[in-house]
Amino acid sequence: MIEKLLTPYNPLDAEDRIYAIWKESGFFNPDVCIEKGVTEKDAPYFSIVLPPPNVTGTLHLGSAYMLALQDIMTRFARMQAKRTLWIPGTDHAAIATQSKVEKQLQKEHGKSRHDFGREAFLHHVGTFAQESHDTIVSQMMKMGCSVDWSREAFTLDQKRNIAVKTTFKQMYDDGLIYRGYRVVNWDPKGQTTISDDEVVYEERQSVLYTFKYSPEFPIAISTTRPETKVGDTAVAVHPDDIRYKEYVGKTYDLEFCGESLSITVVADISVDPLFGTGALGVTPAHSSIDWEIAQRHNLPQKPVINEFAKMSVESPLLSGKKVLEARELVVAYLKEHDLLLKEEAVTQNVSTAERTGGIIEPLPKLQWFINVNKEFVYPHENLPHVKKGDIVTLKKLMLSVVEEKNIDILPDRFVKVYTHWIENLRDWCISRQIWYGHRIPVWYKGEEIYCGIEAPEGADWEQDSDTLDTWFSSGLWTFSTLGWPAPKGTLGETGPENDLANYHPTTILETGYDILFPWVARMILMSTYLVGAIPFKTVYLHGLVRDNKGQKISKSLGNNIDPLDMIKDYGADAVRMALIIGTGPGNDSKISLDKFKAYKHFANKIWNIARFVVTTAGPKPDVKPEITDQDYALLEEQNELVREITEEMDQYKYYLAGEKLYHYIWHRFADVIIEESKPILKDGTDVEKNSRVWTLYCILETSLTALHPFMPFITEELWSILGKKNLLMTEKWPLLR
RNA sequence: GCGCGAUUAGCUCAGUUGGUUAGAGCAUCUCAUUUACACUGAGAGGGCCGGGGGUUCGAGUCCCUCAUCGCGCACCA
Repeated sequence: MIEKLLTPYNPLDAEDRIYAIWKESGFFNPDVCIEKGVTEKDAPYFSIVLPPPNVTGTLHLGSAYMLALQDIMTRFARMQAKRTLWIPGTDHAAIATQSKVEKQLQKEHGKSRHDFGREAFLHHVGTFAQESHDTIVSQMMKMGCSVDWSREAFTLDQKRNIAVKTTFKQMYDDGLIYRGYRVVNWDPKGQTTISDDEVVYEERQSVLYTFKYSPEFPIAISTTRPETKVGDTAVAVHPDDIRYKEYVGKTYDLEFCGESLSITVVADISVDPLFGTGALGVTPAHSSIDWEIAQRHNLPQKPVINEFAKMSVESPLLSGKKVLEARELVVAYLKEHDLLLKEEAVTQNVSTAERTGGIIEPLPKLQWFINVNKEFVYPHENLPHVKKGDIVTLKKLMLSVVEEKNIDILPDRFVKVYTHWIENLRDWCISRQIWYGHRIPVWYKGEEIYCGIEAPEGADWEQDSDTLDTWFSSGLWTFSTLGWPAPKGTLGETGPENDLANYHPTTILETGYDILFPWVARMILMSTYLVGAIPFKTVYLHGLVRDNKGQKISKSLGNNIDPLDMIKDYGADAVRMALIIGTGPGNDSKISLDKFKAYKHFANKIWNIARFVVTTAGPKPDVKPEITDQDYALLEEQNELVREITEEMDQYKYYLAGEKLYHYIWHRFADVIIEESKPILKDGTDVEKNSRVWTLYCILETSLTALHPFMPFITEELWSILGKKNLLMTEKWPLLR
């Protein structure tokens, strides 16, 4: 064993071997810990779900950072003798995965998903997802993640499918899910609707045209999208605008670009009289604002753009033309007929689809929605600030648990961001016209509709062909992974079937601030509604990992760093430290090779400290010798350090705790304590020598223990070299010994 | 338009509730060293804590204001 110390530390050799030992031990599973007497059955629990990585490929540095943070939390809890559960899993990521596979198939076979058909296409996606999954799992192992693999979940597996269908049915029965015809965000490229928070705004240069529909029409309007104006059914003005008062209520029949339009002038307070001409051409079918105006004034809708972003009008001028082409044609028409009054350059936010980059086309469609404003009677008893029988809405539930501080968000400035977002929340469009995902559990037969977990009895029922937004299933993650909807619910009994009783609410959710809305908010919605509990007590939001220039890491920028390459060059422990240190919650961080290098040196330092203690100081005495005052002081000093870092870790300040340990081990233990030990070991009295040898071992062991959550591999390796029989991963945290 | 964050040494960042002389790592420079470890040690230089104003016995820290950068939301006729 000791011979190993004489050669430099080789992370490549040690890490895989050690991970296999951990996994083999079963201690990632809290049931095994209880069974083998490592953890008390009634110990407090610590539970955390892994934000399931998308099965769209491989993990990046940001994921590695997330894994490192969560593993630190988990290992720290396990060493504090808590019943510790970290649940791993992956996310099917509906649109993201499907569009990736579609691209691949198009490239390799020149075929679209429709050429393959639903079943064959899904088979291809399944294969791709499985490969990505396997890669991700192996990356997690390389990082040292102490997750309970026996409880691994997938957002699209059988159990999660039951959870999804159960949820859908319950919300449907409660009237919280409804089917409605309205303007939605349509992605022509992905051929599906998307929700409001899957829309990304891009600033672009555009032209604002001011014109009249026809010479006889009295009011000029402004728009950046002249091609949609063939779908206008009204012009809206502010009720107090004296310029237009005389026209309000009148209807004009006119010809515009070869289309017959019937335009009614209406007064609506949503119109800003100072913008443009103060008159707004209302296009109910292609703008959600206009749709609402049309609802208020009972105006007809006239769709003029189809799902392929082409004009669907009769007019020979525009029929079948792409919207951009049609725009130019309409502008030419306006010029030709002397109707164009003004052209101004403006910067404008263009809506694009997050996953495909397609320009969003607002279209009226029949879709499924979750009603966030509908009042219902709250059926659960366990929320502290919402009582059974209270009238609530999903929005109110989402707001109250955060406002009442049942859930803490770190850093707390995100509380404001969260509240603001919820307050502006509109109904959540959950249906997608893609194939990869949970199919909507609704069947149709003529006018009849059936919603259920299983298909209805009898012939001629046809299932809705749409699938659900990926966040619908992710929203259930904290409890769908713990046995819901069929938990036994026996508190204190071990085994996965009792997980919901034993491990929910989860202790902490650790994720990126960029998915506060799509994910964290949805989990709060689903958990408070379905389980009657908060999904987690604390939300720790981490920032983005950027390159050393502060740029976002992405494949297109070519600055992508593969965590596996870093692990190969520097070791997983060094990668973890480099990602963790200097990175507080909510702040983006910059990473450079120098940082990885620095912590590789640190690993080497620890290795050599152990070599010095074992070889130069000699073996640890079997019996504790008399300890000198000087050495007591050293031990007490280290104790104080451990107390400090424990407190910091309790406050989630891992970046501080890690740095302090680093500093202590290198610049105190190695540079000072070991240096001053040399003359003592050489020329000291027997009492001094024995005391110092014992003390060096104590300091080393405590250092390894405290450092274990941060650098699990090298500390475990040294622990075994020191001849310890147990695994360091289940050793008690220094303060508990 | 509304809101949030950042601004501290050449670089990356700490700096808890206001409290001695503002810290760390990396980088730079000097010196040491057949050393547990060159993946080393000792030391040095380097800061108007973004600008201005205020509160206070005392401000990097609290308040106001401006500037630059970044982000979120809304608008997007």
